[in-house]
Amino acid sequence: MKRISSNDIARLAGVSRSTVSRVINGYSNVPEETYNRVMQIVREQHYYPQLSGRQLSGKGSNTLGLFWIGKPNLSQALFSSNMFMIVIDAAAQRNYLTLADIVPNLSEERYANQVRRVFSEGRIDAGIFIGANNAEPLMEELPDNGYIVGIHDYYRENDPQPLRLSVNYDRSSGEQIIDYLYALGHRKIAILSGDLTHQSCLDRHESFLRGMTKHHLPLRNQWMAYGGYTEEPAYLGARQMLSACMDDLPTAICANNDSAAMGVYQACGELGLRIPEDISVFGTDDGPIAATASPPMSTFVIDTRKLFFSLVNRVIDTLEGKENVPRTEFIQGTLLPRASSAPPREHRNP
Amino acid sequence: MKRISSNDIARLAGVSRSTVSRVINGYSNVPEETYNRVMQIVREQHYYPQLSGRQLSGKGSNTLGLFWIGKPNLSQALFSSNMFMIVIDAAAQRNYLTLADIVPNLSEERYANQVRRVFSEGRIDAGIFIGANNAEPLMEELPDNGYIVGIHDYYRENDPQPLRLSVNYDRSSGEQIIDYLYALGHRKIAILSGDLTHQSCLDRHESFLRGMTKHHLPLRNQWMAYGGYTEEPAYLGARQMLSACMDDLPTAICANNDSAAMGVYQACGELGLRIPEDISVFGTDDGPIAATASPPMSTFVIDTRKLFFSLVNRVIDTLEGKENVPRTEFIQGTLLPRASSAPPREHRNP
DNA sequence: CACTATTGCAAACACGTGTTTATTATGCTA
DNA sequence: TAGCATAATAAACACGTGTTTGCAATAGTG
Repeated sequence: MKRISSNDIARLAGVSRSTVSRVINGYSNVPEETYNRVMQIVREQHYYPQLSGRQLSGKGSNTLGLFWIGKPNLSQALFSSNMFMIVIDAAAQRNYLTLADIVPNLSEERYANQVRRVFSEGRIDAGIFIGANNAEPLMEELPDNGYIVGIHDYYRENDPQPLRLSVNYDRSSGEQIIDYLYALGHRKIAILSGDLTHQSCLDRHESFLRGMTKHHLPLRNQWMAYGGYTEEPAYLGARQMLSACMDDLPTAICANNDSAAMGVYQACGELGLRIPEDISVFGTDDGPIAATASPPMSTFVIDTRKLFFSLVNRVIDTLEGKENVPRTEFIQGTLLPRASSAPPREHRNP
Repeated sequence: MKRISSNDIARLAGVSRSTVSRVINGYSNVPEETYNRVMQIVREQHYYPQLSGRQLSGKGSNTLGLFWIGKPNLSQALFSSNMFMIVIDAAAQRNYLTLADIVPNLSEERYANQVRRVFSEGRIDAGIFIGANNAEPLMEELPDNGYIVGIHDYYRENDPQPLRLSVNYDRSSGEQIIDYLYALGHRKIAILSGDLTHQSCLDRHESFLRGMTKHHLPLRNQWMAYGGYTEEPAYLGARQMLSACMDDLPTAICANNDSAAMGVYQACGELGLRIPEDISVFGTDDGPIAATASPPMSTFVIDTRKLFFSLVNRVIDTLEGKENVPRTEFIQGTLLPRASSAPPREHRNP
């Protein structure tokens, strides 16, 4: 399937190829009559300059790489759906296309090479990374080699590398949730932490702890557990934790995110604990499952759209040579109590 | 940021550029010693041939376009999440990358051009379309111009165009659902249809009608309504239909898909109809919301992964010149009753 | 030894584009 | 009218690759 080239247009218009190029790229020294004749043929033929040629002569690809680090499993996929759409949308609004790639991890050499290859082949001008671990050597190497990377959830204090940008989550989510639960009367609060090698999980965990400390609430080991960030491990973690302290149950449980909170729902269901009558449950993110959960889930809203638009726009700004682009941003969230949280039993009106 | 070229490799290895090319492309007439020397440098330098060069000299881009036709709104996005992941995954398993693009519609010229451009620029070797209407001129034009397209849900009887492939849904879903409901004792069944310009919506609707006819069940207008394929219009359609026949309610209601069924849930909730005690509800698809809905939703499982793997693989087969590639496939599904369906009141044991 | 077949590799070409340089045609001025 | 500035456009080059052609050196054969 032979594609149309600027030579064909030149022939049809009876001019030289360079004139076609000047018309397309809006040079001034081409008279209106010639411009119109060429332009009409360009439109008629649906001619668009071949990317390979453009790129070879020094232009970029106008493409952003979108790297999803992790298995393409369903629960995460569900959560990530919007992320994909939003990144594609954000890029499109700046006239960039998005090349999406799923990479199981970055520590195995072959997968790291998979990423290097996409950059080296010149397929993309910059890369957006979702789900990268916090200490990934590739996130050093790529910008050191001159590639611009935008990383979701990967904060680094005083980063000297100007080609590494990131976007991060509100670091006060935990405190705000604890404040709210404290105000409801909760004093015995359990915390299900995520995978602490991810920045946001660590931030959220520390924020919960700050909230607890602020209100002089006890940080008991039996009310702390690991829950990962998907439903399954959270379910296991919550069930184990709760069944180990049935004689002294917490009155509320805070999960690292909504999916994990769904795991808590399941564990509570199995142990006969009603939400919120027996125990309050809080998620974080306000992802697609929070509102339709039963009961509707109390959570902390993060505007994913705002988050990725910030990242994509700053990456493209950097790419296009804009100066003083902020390299890190924290996206503020808001507390959103729903029916899964209520005052603890002893505080409730009879 | 200067990228490495085969010239650099040639210089480092002390051979000519053409030798580097022969090494990389596995030509036979290069002695082992030279091969090893060159290969080592290629690996050390993380050299990958520039795509633009390769493409310019006649190779493909090894890239599939993934066109999402429709607004990037959330409810659809949720449903589409897996589709994106699955297509990317399927392509990756054949060593293809995926260029994703969101296109609001194909009837507006500027959006059609957006698609034409991606093809013309040589960014992709073939395109996968999700959400294209059933009579889209662009789906004629592209294959007529030599581009391979793989269309989700776009059946055409005896299609003469060899470059147009498609994958479609089980066309007996409605019959199977009606069979099941009939066996439970239901005789008054309502049907919420989707947007009939989409093949699957039409197929499902017709399949429901065949099922009804087969069992000599009445097809009453008051038990038919339009529900779109997202939650909102389905909610509106269901509420209007149900409140218009409160004196003679159907005992079951079948929706075009799970999201629409969620709209039915909502309408029933508002009208005080309990599911399944007062009315049984059926979705179709077994998407991510079906299992966690409350009550868990009866539905008809479509293996989305199988569906898109079939499409992607056949598109790539065609691309790579394989002969006699099946151009249309129907992916069989299975009935999955859950708690949202039960025998109608009069048939229930006391 | 003289000639040929084979091996190993370098040089040359094509691909499509953007840009720079050179060339022709046109209009103006002295 | 001769000379020159300018406008319009053509020719030339560079970019990185795969492949084809050609050339030298080596090995094999009579």
